[in-house]
Amino acid sequence: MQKRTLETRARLIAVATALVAENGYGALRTDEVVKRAGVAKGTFFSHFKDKDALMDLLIGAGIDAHLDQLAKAPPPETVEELVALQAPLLHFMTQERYVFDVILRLSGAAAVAEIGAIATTFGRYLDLTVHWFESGKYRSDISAELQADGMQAFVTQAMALHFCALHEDQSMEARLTVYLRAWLCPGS
Amino acid sequence: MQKRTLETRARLIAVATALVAENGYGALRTDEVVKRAGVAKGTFFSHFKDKDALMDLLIGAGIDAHLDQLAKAPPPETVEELVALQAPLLHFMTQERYVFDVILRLSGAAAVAEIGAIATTFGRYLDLTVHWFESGKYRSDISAELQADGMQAFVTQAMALHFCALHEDQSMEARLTVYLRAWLCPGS
DNA sequence: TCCAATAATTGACTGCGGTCATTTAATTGA
DNA sequence: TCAATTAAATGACCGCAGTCAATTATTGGA
Repeated sequence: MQKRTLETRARLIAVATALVAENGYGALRTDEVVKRAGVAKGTFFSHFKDKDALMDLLIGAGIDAHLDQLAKAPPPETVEELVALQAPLLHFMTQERYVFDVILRLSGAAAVAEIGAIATTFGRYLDLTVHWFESGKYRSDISAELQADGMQAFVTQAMALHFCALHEDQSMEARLTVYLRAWLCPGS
Repeated sequence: MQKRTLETRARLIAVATALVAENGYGALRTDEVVKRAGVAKGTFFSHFKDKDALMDLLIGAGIDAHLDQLAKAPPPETVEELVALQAPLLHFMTQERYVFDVILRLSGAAAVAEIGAIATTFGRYLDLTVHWFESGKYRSDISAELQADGMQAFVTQAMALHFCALHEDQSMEARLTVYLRAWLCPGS
């Protein structure tokens, strides 16, 4: 790999980041990226398999930054803390419908070989939350892994309903709190 | 609305249905639909807002047919029955990655005014399953609505992981069974 | 230093979804 | 029956992601 490659790639990412900051993720056009970066269309696609691959990087970095915060904090001891701690991440992932769609599409890699940034962050997310449940503060009848897995299902559901006109009565946090209480503290 | 309108619309849907039968949902091209139907490109888009709107109809009809089966069956009394009963629907929704993506995108309407076929079926699905839980065979500490809502979250999670290379060890049914046991029969 | 061999870049081109001013057909009222 | 009005259909055109044969830059060996 040549130095030139890294420079071009870095420029493409820098330009894309700037454009996202200006107009959001959904408004990003590859044409605009290559124009500002001063390269040809084809160059973009020799650096990124497709537009999703670039989005994977950009959004993945955003998720990772939020996970850094989660990793710093002490394990949440109540459902309320659990929700409050994750709220910034949820808001990041639902800032635009387009962002949420990309995340859903890329959070599970179709092939082991093509695990991208977002899929990696989801693995990290799971590891992190498994750790929270290993303390045994929540359910003891099922494994920490299953508790974490289930939480992810409810987080996804809460985010999806956020974009649903029929469910605008409740906030994402309120909905998630109800879900997690039922999931993590059954019978109480 | 003229008779001609209904005929054209019916022909477009018939052609699309046939093309899907031949090559699957993801391979459908609007150009091919209009060519076979003998109409112009613009005609297609005066009948359907976009390609998704046609897919909404076709896939929504498929889901509805499966729900008809669910509605006929007696309420499942165990988690195993619950999973077995829903299995055909899950396989329909995951027959193609493209189909699953469309369903995720359209299962929640962005505005009340634009509730489509798939969003409607999801409402029906929820009503149907709420009914199952109203018998009180599962959890009594939370409402039937919440039980149904949670099941939908786990069903979605199980389907999503079906497309994930890292989770190919388990079948969708097996994964869902584990989830639902933990969700519907905690502590046992 | 020069010459392959390889890596990176180019931009015209394609595929496909979606638009819109214009044309054609159906409907209604006099 | 014949305008006038409204509804439907048309197809050239656009936006934008993604491709690929041709070109240019880099590198490593003689």
